[in-house]
Amino acid sequence: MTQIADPIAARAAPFLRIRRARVSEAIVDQLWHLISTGVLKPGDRLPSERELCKTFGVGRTSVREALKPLITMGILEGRAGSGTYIAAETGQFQKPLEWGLLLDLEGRDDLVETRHMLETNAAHWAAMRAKPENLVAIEATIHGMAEHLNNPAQFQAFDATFHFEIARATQNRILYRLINVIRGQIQTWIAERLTLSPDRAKGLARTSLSQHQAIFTAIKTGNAAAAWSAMDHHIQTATRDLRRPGKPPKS
Amino acid sequence: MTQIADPIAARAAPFLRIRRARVSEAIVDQLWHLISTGVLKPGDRLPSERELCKTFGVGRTSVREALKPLITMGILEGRAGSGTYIAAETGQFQKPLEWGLLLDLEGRDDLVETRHMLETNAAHWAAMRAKPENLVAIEATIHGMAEHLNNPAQFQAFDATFHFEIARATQNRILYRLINVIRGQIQTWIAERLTLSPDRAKGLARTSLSQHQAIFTAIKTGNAAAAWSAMDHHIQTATRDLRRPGKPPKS
DNA sequence: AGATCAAAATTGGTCAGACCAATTTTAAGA
DNA sequence: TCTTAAAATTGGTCTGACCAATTTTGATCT
Repeated sequence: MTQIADPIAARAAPFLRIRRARVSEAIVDQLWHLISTGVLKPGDRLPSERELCKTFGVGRTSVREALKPLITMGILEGRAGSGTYIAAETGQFQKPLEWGLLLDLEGRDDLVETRHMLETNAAHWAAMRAKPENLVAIEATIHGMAEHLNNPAQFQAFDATFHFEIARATQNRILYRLINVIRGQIQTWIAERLTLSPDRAKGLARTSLSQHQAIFTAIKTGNAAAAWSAMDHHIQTATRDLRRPGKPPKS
Repeated sequence: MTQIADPIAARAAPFLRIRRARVSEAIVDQLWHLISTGVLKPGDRLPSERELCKTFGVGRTSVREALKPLITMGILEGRAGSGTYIAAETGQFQKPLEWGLLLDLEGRDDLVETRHMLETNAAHWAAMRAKPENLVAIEATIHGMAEHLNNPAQFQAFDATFHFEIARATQNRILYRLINVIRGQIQTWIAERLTLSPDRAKGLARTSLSQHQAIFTAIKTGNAAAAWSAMDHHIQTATRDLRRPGKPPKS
């Protein structure tokens, strides 16, 4: 009577994995289900741990061990003295993605290559599906870049936003999240590069700006193929600047 | 005397982030670092929890709360009576990816679209970079499919493996993991579909097999563009079968 | 000595109770 | 009514205990 019956085990499908239910795991499943189905929305407050204990009929340890992973991954947020809340959606999916994608990656080639795929496709879809507000947001970042050609840090911030806005314009949330996390990782190298050679940065910024403008024009006019090509060119250029000298680009 | 002195706070560096160190968080960081830098390799056994307590000078609760997220995400594996081990790499990054990608997704269009992008690109790169052993593995799954045209479950299993092997042949681990998780999700619908209309399944299987063969041929001959197209056609066909009747495919 | 098997020790999983610190709520006081 | 201090609530951590699975040990038998 200590263990919880596993509902999955009830399915009579043949050769089911013998899933011994760990208590905390069952709780995680329940919470995950409640969150993913939208019953619990961002900002909502969960019952206190001590209440959940009584609700589930388990010890506080088990409740905590169920909440802990969700907290660590940024899906929940624990505030001492206040309660546990569903985290705001603000890019809080970053951490689990980082853990899943970036763990145990020795090289950065995979990252660069994947980024190329994601961003070019994003441009393609953005051209087909960008809404007026998306276009406004993208254009704003271009103006931002133009006004900060001499300020690498500022320029880079607008640059990053430019790509995020394109990702958002695809209306594809998976793509958006993926670009977010991968670009976040690459951003580190970009920052390094600019810091190491601040002189070059200015020249690069001007080139970069014109490429961004080309991408935006293609998206604005709904020319998906052109958007793809423009982004392709941009990423290849940017990547070439990131790579160590002498390393030829792929493909 | 109950609390531990924070060694980080001892560093006299100026303006150090005021790290209100949550104990378990610090432990997670340490373990993460050890794992990601390869000091701890898959299969390795960590010291027992009670040992870690003494090592870190914290209570067992904190150690457990640090291990728990890593266990839940499949990075560690706890075996009662034996110890805690670094999980084998076998696609165990699935869960954090699922959590990051699939949480809060109401529709499946994003999933289908993203899958199309991932798989077509995978075919492209597989054609360029597949090693002999990759080709052998892929071909084996085709034989498997051919031998189980009348067994939907078996056929589908080989079908899935076919796509996984192509993903592996890209030599891009990020792509591999992404395809793993997204396909895993879509697989559910595929299974549903086949269960609902077992008669149709047989016809679909034959079509599917020939498409798979076309993809394999393109990859084997190193024809990246043809591989892309063949996969594109295959995914579009498969997707059309999944979609509700009347819904036209995208682009 | 080598194989067998049961007892003992080890280990992760869970429970229970306690204390701390941050926070919220409540109530008293001006 | 507003301020403020006390009380209650809540997440974070510690300690100690027990269970069940597993490993190790050691005695027994061949």
